[in-house]
Amino acid sequence: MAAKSSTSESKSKTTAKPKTSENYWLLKSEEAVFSIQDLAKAPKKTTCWDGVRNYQARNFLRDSFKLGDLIFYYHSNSEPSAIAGIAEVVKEGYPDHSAFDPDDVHFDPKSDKAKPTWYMIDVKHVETFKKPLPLELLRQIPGLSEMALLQKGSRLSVQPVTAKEWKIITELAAKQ
DNA sequence: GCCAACGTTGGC
DNA sequence: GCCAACGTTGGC
Repeated sequence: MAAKSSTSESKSKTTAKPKTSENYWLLKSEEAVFSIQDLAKAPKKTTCWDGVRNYQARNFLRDSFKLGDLIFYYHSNSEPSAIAGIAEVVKEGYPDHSAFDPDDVHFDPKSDKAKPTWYMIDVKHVETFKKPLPLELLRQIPGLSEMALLQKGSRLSVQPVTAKEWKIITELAAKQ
């Protein structure tokens, strides 16, 4: 995904929610646009993930991201492109207001406030890896050959990650 | 509903 | 900056 702009609106509630299942995800952001360092510096270390304008990604954000789900924060279009750390879901899918703002780069005149086309979530910084894990490194790990991020032509900015992939990558990050 | 044209993503 | 891969749009 590309341009993040605004900061969070979420009221952080610290009530522990029972977790039925924990999902894992990967979100892409261009390092130059909104990096994991930017997220760590944001108020409450939280931002709303606005600007996603792809239906498949929208469906994930609206329907499948659950409180407490963990997210790999991926720097796309970067030197090098890499998984830079971890964030978590602190607010589940809600309408993306940037679609209603004519001055926003992500304005979408076709999105109706009564029936919004686009959704976003709030994410909070959890951890910045000491060393980011570049694509080139990830490609060398046999257990990751099926990972969505590594598939040819994969452009989706919101991707599910399997528990197995999550384990491999977090262990790799711990070793760095 | 097909598909060409166009726009975007993102690795290299 | 190039360009392959993909998504969207709109004419028919």
